[in-house]
Amino acid sequence: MPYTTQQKVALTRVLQRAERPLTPMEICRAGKKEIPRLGIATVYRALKQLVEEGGCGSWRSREPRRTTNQRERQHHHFFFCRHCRHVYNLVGCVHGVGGLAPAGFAVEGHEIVLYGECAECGGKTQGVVA
Amino acid sequence: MPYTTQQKVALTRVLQRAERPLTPMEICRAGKKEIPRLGIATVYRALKQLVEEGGCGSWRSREPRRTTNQRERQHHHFFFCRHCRHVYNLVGCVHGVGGLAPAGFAVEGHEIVLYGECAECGGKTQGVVA
DNA sequence: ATAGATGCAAAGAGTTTGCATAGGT
DNA sequence: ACCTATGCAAACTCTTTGCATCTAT
Repeated sequence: MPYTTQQKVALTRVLQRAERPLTPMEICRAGKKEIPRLGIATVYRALKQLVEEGGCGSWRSREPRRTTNQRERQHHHFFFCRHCRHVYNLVGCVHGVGGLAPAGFAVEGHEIVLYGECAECGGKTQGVVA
Repeated sequence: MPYTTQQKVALTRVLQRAERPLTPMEICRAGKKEIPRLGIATVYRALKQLVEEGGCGSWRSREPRRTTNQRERQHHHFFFCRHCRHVYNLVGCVHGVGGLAPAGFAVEGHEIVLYGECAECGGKTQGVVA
């Protein structure tokens, strides 16, 4: 039942065009080029909707969070359940991750986050998927 | 010249013991068990220091940010430069990432973030490293 | 016509900063 | 002793919410 409004269309377009994660503020600013009266609240509301629907692009908050970089304490990554919003630890790691960086870039650490639904929520949500 | 205070020692311990990313608030709460008068500002200041020194564990803000999940638009990841705080796009991806999740977990997407220093900052920082 | 969305402004919540005091070297 | 860190509270900034109005269906 969500309506397809001009705002959402414009914001989706902005997100798809971006080739890096934008902050809500940046998204709003970009959206105003199409819809001058676009409010920041609408951006937040739209983003939330988009996530819940599992669609669209990516964005970031003002700062990159999750400043991970364990001094090789115990290397592990995380799984974020979209449903219960819990963070689970993962064991293991994949190789060659550092190779993604361009030449000249010093990779000091990395982080992998998986998104989806945890085993517990898997059952509850059946049928709720769009 | 940073001093080794009880607070920092305690906070480092908290971070190392945690087996998942904690929020600053959670870190503070945990730290108070050792240092009752521990203030939230100290936690933030300590965390900032730890990142700058490139040490310690990981934590998160109240919510997992970077809610990525491109409807397979163009899969790419990012490099975050600790120095200039810029976000760079990376091309390519590694395989087998989804395999990290435990059985029963539905992986809908993933994100990889590399941390370090970009080529531009690489030069400037020479010698500043501890 | 009706349910949902928007914009604005106010309220919440998280983070940062100023300053006097306490603590480390 | 000197310089840094801490705790507290105020200041900021980002995010969410209430409400009257507007829009998509």
